[in-house]
Parts: sequence; structure tokens; C-alpha cells
Amino acid sequence: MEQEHLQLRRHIEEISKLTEEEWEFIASHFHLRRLKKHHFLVQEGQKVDHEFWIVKGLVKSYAIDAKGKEHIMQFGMENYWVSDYPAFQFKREATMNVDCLEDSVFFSLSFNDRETICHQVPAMANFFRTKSNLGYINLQQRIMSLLTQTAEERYEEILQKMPHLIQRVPKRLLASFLGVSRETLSRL
Amino acid sequence: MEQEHLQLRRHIEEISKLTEEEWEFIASHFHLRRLKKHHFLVQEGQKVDHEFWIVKGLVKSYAIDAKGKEHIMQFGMENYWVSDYPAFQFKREATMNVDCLEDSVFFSLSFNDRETICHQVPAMANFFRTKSNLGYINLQQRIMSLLTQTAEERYEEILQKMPHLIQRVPKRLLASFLGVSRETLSRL
DNA sequence: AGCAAAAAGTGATATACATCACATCAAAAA
DNA sequence: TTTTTGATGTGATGTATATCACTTTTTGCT
Repeated sequence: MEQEHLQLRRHIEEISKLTEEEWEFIASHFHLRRLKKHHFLVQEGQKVDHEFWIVKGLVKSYAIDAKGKEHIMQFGMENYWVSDYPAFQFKREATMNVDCLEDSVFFSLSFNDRETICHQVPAMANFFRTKSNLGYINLQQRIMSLLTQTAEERYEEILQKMPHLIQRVPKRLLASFLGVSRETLSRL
Repeated sequence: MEQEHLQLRRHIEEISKLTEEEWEFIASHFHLRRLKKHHFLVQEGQKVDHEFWIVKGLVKSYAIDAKGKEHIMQFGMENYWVSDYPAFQFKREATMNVDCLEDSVFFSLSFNDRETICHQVPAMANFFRTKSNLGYINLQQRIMSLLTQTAEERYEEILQKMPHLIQRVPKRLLASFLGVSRETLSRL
């Protein structure tokens, strides 16, 4: 089995153990893709049929507001799941973009294939359930930090909690993720 | 079958159909509870063994910051799921509170029972998976609104999208949910 | 290496919003 | 009903952060 598939299997089995048969079935629905820096996994206005799991590299998902300003929803690095989830879930056109900050390798999984997998392999329903729960908790914490903390406190916290990410991301984008202007961030 | 259980079954079957046998098994793990206004479902510092599904009434989940200010994570009304999810998931002590804004009736479900249900009844793993996905999307949208919109825009939006909720919640709490001071909200 | 483009730093100024203080009004409790 | 408590409104003032304009530094191309 190739390196990338092994990595995916390990990621899943951290939460749900699989039989060989289940794994074969699951793996057959994931498709390996590669994109260079600056290329898009999801583009605003287009259909979003897939979610993505990053094998290697770094992407960002973000929306552009009325004034043309970019607001970052998520950074996706190794072993992260990314998409424009509202569009993915409701089969609508993307309102977000997802593009590569680094040359990236990732698996893509279609909505229908994910549903098939979850209904055929109960362990996978539980895997995605758990992942979604953890993502939910993560977003709750981000909301709390937006409600309770100053720009400076949020910056300090992310420096502590995601030191590896920080080194791969320009401060301009970090500022956007934290909801601060790049000038203010630069003065902290 | 009592009214409350019927309501719960309908709620689940909007997403996943159940056999009679499955339903009986599931229902046996939910416990009906009642609390008056101002009483707590979850209290900061205590263990959080349960999540709750509101049958009737209204609750809020919130954290208190260093300065004693209350920040609302969520309002939970009829058919909403509520808990201190970080504490619930990781079996830690609550950092949030959940209390009743109105006299309330709700089901409680323990973490272990939820896991049991999800592993015994695959349809329920898919039910909770879907619910969690929808919750995740909801939180993403809230984050985007915190990053991109002014206090006024956020207020207008919630007035439009949740008119029924607005009428049951004092503006003071709405302000806290939106991340604005009550004085500012009053001037919008 | 040499040049263009992007990132980061910094001063001056503007502004959305918070905070404080107090008045009014409505609703629950005694 | 009277009293108390909580909710709401509003002025005066303060402050964190945005915005604009420009410079310096770093990175990526050719």
C-alpha cells in the first residue's frame, strides 16, 4: 500500500478500527490529487462536490467580503479535513475559496461517496461523527476567543498553541484568521 | 407513547428512520427532566456527564470571563441540543454554564449512553453525525459574521433569521450573544 | 546576481464600540 | 399595592483597533 493511503488509514484508525475488507472498500472512494501553490481546491461560485483531506502541504479556506477583504475560515495542513462545508453539505455553489499556500497532496472524497461509506461501514459513521464533534468544539472555542479576548491575547494564544503552523503562514494571513488588521498585528 | 418521546422520535426520524426495536432501545437511554427558570443544567467547575435535548422551554449556555462578563455560546430552545461540549466530550469539568431562561422540559443523555447507542444502532451514528455537521456549519457562519460584519449588521441579521427567538430573549442577552455591549445594541 | 513582488513595519489619523453614570420603565416579589 | 429587581435607554467620555500612506525587508523569479 502506498505511503499516502497508509497515512489515511492510520488517521482513521486513531478513532475507528477497520477490517481489511472495510478498508479496501473505503480506500476505493478516496482519490489522490496534487496541486501547486496558488491553485484552487474550491472556487467561489462553483459547485462543491468534494471534501478534502490533506496528506502533505498547506491550504487555506476563506471568504471575500463586500470590500474585497479576505477572511480566513481555516488553515488546513497535514491530516486536516477541508472544504466549503456549507456548500458541500447543501449542494450549493461555493461562497468560499480553498487554495494552496504550499504545493499540496490530498485525497478528495465526494459527498455521495461519503454517505455511501458511512452507511456501508458503521465504523466510518462513527469516525466522521467524532471528527465533526471535535471540529464543532474547536469552532466554539474560536467563537469564545473572538467574544472574550483582545487581538493581542488571541495572537499570543495561537503562537503558543500552533507554533508549527505560524512558521508556515505569513502574518498577513494570521491577522485575517484572528480578525485583526495586519498593521495592528504587526504592532503587538 | 408520551408526547415528549414522540417529539424526540420525530426529531430523529427527520434524519434517520428507525425500526420499533431500535426506537425502544434508544428511548430507554433518554431521561426526561424538568427545571424551573434560573436553575442549572450545567454548572462551571462540575463534571458534565450529559448532553440535553430541549423538549419545551429555553436555556442559554455561556461562559463568564475574567471581568465577570457573561458571553453566550448558544440559546437552546425546542428541539435543540445543548451542553458544555468541550467538557462533555473530554470528560473535563465545565467551563461553561447552562441555565434556564424559562421553565423547561428536556431529555438528558449521558456520554456513555450516546456512544452505546451509536455503536448499537448505526442509524443513530449517522443521525448524530449529520446533526454535528449542521452545528459545525452554523458555527462557521457565526465566525464569519464576527469577522466580516458590524454590530449593526449582525443584529439585523439575527432579527431576520430568528424572529421567534428574539421575542423570548432579553436584549441584554442578545447583545452578549452578538458580541456587543447592551448599550451599543440599544442604540442600533 | 539582479529585479519585481509580496510581506512586514511604522507614523498619523479616524472610528466603531466599550465603559461609566444615571434616568426611566416594566415586571416580579413581598 | 408597594417595593424591589431587572431591563432598557441615553449622554459623555475613553480606547482598542481600523484605515491610509509610506518605508524597509524578505522572498521568489528570470
